[in-house]
Amino acid sequence: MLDATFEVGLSGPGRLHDLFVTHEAMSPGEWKSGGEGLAISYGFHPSPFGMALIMATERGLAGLAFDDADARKSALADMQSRWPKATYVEDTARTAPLARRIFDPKLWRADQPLRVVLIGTDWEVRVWETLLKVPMGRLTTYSDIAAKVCMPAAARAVGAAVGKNPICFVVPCHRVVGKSGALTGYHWGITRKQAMLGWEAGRAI
DNA sequence: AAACGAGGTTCCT
DNA sequence: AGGAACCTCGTTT
Repeated sequence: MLDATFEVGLSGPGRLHDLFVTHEAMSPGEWKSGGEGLAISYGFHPSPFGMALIMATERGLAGLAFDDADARKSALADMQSRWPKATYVEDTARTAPLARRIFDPKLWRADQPLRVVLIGTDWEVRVWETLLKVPMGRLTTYSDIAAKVCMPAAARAVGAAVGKNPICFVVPCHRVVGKSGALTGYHWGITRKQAMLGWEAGRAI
């Protein structure tokens, strides 16, 4: 166990409404190489940003990827390449409630946080944890995150780690931009990043 | 506006 | 070990 589970999310007067998450980390020591022994249920669900692929383990939400409605296999292939030895079972009944909660702000509740499990290297997990603290509707930069994890020169390494975030949207990698303010890159397409930021801006209190 | 090198980490060979 | 790739950055053409 890398660290204690703790609550992330902001609420109250003057703060933005946000998706509440409890997370735990699964570092490489805990899953055998390639994700062997990891049982993953998945399902495809419509979302405001296109068809979403949701992946869940016993310990919580482990992955969220996007795909265009007619090409489901690329998102699944992307996810399967991350943990090639895990077993994958389509179980839409199990992932549907997750999809509903994640994309409907009316269902975001501090007293019922979403369980999330971060599966990655220690460095990646550190970066993703920092990402979880970026509030809804706010932006940060790659170098900010580097500074927060005490490696001010590691902006590029942060970019690499952010890019490997398996749970996009829930771990808000779309809120990270270049220092100049440019929407640098996005694994699932800059257009989608822009759509997410616009969607959030429209929901800011 | 585009090209360049340094930068930290990971994943190949 | 060595090299390339990556959702970067600051400086230089």
